[in-house]
Amino acid sequence: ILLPSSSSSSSSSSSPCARKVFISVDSELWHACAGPLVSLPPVNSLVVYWPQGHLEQVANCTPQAVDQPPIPQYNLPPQILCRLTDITLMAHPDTDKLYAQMDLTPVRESEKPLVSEEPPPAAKRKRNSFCKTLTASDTSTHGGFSVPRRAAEECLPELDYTMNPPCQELVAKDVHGVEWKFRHIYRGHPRRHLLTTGWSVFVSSKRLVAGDSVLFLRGENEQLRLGVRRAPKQQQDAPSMVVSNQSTQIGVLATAAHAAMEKLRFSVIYHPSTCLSEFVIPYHKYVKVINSTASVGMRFKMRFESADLTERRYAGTITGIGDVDPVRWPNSYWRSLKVEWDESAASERQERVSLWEIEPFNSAAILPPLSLGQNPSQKRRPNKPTLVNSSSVWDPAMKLLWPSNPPHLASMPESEDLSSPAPIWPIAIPPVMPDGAAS
Amino acid sequence: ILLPSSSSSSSSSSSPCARKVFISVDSELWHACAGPLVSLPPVNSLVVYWPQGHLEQVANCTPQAVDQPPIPQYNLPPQILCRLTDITLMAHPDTDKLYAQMDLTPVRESEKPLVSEEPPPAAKRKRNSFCKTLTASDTSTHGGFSVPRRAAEECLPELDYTMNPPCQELVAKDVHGVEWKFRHIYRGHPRRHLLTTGWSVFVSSKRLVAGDSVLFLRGENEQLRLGVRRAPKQQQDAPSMVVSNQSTQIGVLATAAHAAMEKLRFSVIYHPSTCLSEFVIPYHKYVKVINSTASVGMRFKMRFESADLTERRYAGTITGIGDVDPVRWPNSYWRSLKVEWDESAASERQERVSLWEIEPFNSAAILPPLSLGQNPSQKRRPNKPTLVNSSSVWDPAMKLLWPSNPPHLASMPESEDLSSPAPIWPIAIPPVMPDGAAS
DNA sequence: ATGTTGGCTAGAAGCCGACAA
DNA sequence: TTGTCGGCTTCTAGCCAACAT
Repeated sequence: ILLPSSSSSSSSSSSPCARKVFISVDSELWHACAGPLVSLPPVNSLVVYWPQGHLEQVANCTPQAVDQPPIPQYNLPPQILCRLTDITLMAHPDTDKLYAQMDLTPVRESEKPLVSEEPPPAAKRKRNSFCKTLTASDTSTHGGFSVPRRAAEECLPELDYTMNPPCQELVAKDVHGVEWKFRHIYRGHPRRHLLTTGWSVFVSSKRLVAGDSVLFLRGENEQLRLGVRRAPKQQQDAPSMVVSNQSTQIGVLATAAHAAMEKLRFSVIYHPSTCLSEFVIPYHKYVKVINSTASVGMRFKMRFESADLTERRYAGTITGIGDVDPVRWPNSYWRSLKVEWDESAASERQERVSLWEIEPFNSAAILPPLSLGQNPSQKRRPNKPTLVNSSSVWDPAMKLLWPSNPPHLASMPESEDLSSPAPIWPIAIPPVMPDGAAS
Repeated sequence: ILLPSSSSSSSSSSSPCARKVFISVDSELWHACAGPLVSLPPVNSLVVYWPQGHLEQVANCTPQAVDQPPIPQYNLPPQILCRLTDITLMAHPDTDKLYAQMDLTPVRESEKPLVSEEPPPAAKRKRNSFCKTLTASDTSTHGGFSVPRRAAEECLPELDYTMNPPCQELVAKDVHGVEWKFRHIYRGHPRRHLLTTGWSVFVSSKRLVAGDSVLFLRGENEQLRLGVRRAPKQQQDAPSMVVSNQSTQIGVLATAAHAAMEKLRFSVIYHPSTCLSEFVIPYHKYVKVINSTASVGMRFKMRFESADLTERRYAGTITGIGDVDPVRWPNSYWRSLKVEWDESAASERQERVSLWEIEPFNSAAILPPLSLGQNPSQKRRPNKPTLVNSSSVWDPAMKLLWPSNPPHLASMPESEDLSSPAPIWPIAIPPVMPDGAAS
């Protein structure tokens, strides 16, 4: 029987996984593990950075400490227009948790944005990966891993079925480049694909439990890679607490403020596994959505990741429009929509979303700048700013987004046709906004 | 044979070790694990906070990333006088790595410091703990843990030696309050104390390897506790990288600057395991040392932790005095002494130390304000500032330490007798200071 | 006094098909 | 098609004393 060593990997291969040094992770594997919803803007494109969203993520990655000293205050606009200078994909050395360092360079006013950098539609590749949620049997010490039939046939190297039983040794590299070896065998009645020897050390090394997922990815060069996705439940980070939470938060704001003022490059860390909203979004997405409209009562859909790790859409209704934090972040588009989800089991889903996260209910396109208003009380006057309540309330917002020239604020560049057809569409304030009754 | 269950612990006991919540750790155990050199100032005492040192520790806890964007700049003085409002002792939930959150409140100028708050000399307790570095046998799967004889007799509950063999079940709580059970037996020829059943799960749970240490601590109430000290070598943190390093560093500075300006409480995290210098030191220590003198050529001793986890002193000679970073932190006492160590195997030891870390060579007291100058070329004129080179260079330092009243700088309060006997002793600049040739 | 090793044993890890969902 | 289980085998974890340092 073929099967040279069939031992496990551990510290065998010559992978340059040095201590305390972060190596850039294979992009295809990173994105496969991150899931279909996570899409990073291309390098060198224009993006909008949302400090509020960054703070949300930091708070989520951090222990809710007993430590809430005074609130810092920085004169930051809600959003900063940047060029995405560079992206480094990374993974935590212990947990394989993914993240990305995004280098952002605030855009000078003189730098006019390219006309609506449209995203190149990525060609769909044929299926060359599979992701399976581990069962109790997969993770028990009693046996190995049951490979779904289609997955084995499409993603694993072909077996020599003349053997009895057919078996081979698989070698797959994880996100750090570490090699793992498995015995792949096709046996049993009825026949099935199994990974036996080597599987349990992988499970225990990665500390996988039932509910977690593994992902196999076959490259063009027949190189096999594999990744890990933890069950969303056990998202315990075991935060390392290098500095206090207060310092971390101040650091986020101060870094952005400093960078925006001096127009200097800065870096942010994005954790896709937090399942929170992305706080660096493509500029064209922002522009498109700013020029469109939304109103209370409007129906929409939004993409989510379902339990089987595929994409699905949930429907909801806009129930309010306004600032999340009117004091610290007035006139911000960040999570400006208050929504209600159709499904009653709508826990887990945010009750506030941002304009660019949603899609119109009739899935024509992603929020085209056509009239979408369906609420009769919010009749839209085309080509003119729709100021629902007092217009003076939203004047500062205008200034913030297209500032006259405040020295210490990041400036959004002027749109080419500020006075022509596509109007700046401000956020409509609903007549009644039950802010306190948020439950 | 007595031995009720002899099973391991894991998630058994009802310890309130909730997720993502940091519980304050038993102080005695924390300090025992931290080692004899780590001494935190008492709560409510005056302390001096050194942002430079804080940055050093942060850099040490953080991957040396490929990420060094532009340097931030804050107008911070090298030191900030604070009151130590509170201390919370903590431990990392996964690694048991110790740290302390220290809440600092910058002192207003109006708040005169109490006259030389002397530290109450802590009474030495009798030995009620032992710490053993694990051998290969201790950590192998082949057997248990060999308890040193004296340690067992002094720190473990007494065995009933009439039994054959004498044995009992030990229960010890770790730093998180989790209970671990061990079978303690006295057997073999010659007789010895061993921990058998339960030991290996502890080793694997804590991921201990040969070279790490365990520490047993017996309380007054016969309650047994145990802690873990990793070998200094494997100090890999697996940093969680919540935000970029740049943001972390900026956060440290911005937090301190903000707090100093507004006289608001802020928190810092201190990691004793970094083995770097403490960046929060008692004010009385600072005052004492500022009023003393030091000069190039002077001999001194300094406390270190030796391999067997006890305290020992190394001797060295001052070879230079001056700023570590003359550009960003001019006129700072932080690591202002450049030193050379006697032992040739002096790697690992810092080549720069601060005044308050060293002791005079003749161990009379801790740097009394007596004349200690031994270098004939640096003859000291008592009771007057010794300005070796151009005195104008050090004028700004004076202003920084005792500022006239800059609004955004933390101010050091005026010493009661600025013009009387005890002079402000400035750092002497050596004639030649080879800064580039640091190796 | 205590680290390491060989011997021995109990129990877990782990491979297999059967069977069911 | 694939999750779980009982049966069986192999191997390691783990207790012991002997021996060495």
